[in-house]
Amino acid sequence: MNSSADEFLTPIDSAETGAQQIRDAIRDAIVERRLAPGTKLSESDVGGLFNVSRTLARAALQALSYEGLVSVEKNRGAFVAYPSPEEARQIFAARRLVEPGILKSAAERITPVQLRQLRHLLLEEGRLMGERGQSARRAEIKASGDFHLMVAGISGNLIMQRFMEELVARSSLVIALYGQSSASSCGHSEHGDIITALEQKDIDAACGLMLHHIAHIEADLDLRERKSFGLKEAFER
Amino acid sequence: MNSSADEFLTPIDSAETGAQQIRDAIRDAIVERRLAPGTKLSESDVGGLFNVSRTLARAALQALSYEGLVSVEKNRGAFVAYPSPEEARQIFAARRLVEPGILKSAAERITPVQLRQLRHLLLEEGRLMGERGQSARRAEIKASGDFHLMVAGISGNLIMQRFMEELVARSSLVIALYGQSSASSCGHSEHGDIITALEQKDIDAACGLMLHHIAHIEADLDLRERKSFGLKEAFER
DNA sequence: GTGCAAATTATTGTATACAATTTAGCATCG
DNA sequence: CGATGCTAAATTGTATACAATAATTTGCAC
Repeated sequence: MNSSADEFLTPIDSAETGAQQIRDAIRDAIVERRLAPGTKLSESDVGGLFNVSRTLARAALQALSYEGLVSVEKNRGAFVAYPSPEEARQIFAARRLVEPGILKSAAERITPVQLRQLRHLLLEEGRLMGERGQSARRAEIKASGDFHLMVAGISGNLIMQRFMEELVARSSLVIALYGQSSASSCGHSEHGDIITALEQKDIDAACGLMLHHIAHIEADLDLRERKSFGLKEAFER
Repeated sequence: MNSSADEFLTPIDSAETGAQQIRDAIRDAIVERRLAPGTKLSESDVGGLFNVSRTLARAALQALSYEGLVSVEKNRGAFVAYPSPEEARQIFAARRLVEPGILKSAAERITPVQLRQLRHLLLEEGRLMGERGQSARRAEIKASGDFHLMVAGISGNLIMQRFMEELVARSSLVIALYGQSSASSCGHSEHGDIITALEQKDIDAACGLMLHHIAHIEADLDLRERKSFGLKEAFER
């Protein structure tokens, strides 16, 4: 059909189906803490909010449930995931398990350009740390996760990258729930240390720093059981 | 209240929602090679096959796409995943990356009862290896995967367990596509060696054996490009 | 006969309608 | 006054109908 060579420069595969857009929007809202854990996500409400039918809303919620960000209960509805302390520990155990290996793969393939991109991300992260306010803190959490995601991307393994996306998103949820200090997501200097180790091709040091970094984040959590979920003060929309 | 199991030919009476049952059925069919990679899974056909509407069929296919067993292409349809050689390598790279860590966690928690269960599974696996025929070979592949899944289950980390389920399923697809000898899925003795190492609490040895085992499986693959069916898809990309 | 192009067909994308299940409120009874 | 059973509202589960998009076929011109 399109025998013209002008077409392939515009691979608009980002024309994703509606459900995927809604899924991304809700995921961002969850990760950025605009949606509190435990919030009920009624299909009708979601659909109405995005001006689509329940069909798409349902598909989006279903997708999010596969990522562990939403828990759907049969005949009961969908809720923003409310990870238990045990679940939180497992999420970070998973990260300790996979991130050193991912970092090792990344270190073996990283290019100078990618190192510069990492530095750039770090700079952005630092800038956000300087600012104050809710939105800055949210962006800070996001930037902190993006560092790990970029490392996963550099590793070149799409499967691990996807898995890390899930882990980082769920980590944000955990941090939102159990994080104590606003510094919980930072580890800013630790990110920098890891980059430095990468620049020096010191893979073992980088992996050690990564492990320490993850442990540091987890140590800043208060993983006591919270049983009284406060009513939806989350509806401050 | 659930004594209504008299629907003819429709055992759709379990706790799971219909879409989940269909998803499981198709997944089993894929993993057991009853559905060849690249097979088109039309929503109407799937729905008709299970006597449900397209809605449920679509949900099941969507779910399988999140597991990487089915690839749905916008406005084109769903197909049994046809992993490329590169994808296959990434799958096994991921397994090499995570399985030692999972095994380590499992070794630290394993109980005598669980060790016996592993031995039992091994026995079953060996019995299937002795038999001949397609169905035996299929069951053998499945049993081989079940060993790894049981280890993941023993590790106690639900997230890693879920991830391993995905990796094992996709591995079966890869083996079905690129496996050369019927021994590709075996590694039967290697499973036994790993169990022995576990019994002796020799974690490092067990991890080493696991790495070797995975490498062995991968080495038995013939990861050359196959463009046999790729009429449409060859032109697409 | 070959190549392009428009119409046709088939399949997916989305919305709406109906059924089943759960939750809540209320009335009744102990 | 409290507990219990029933009715009603709301929400999810599923099916069907319609719209949009891609594949196929057919027809026409060269």
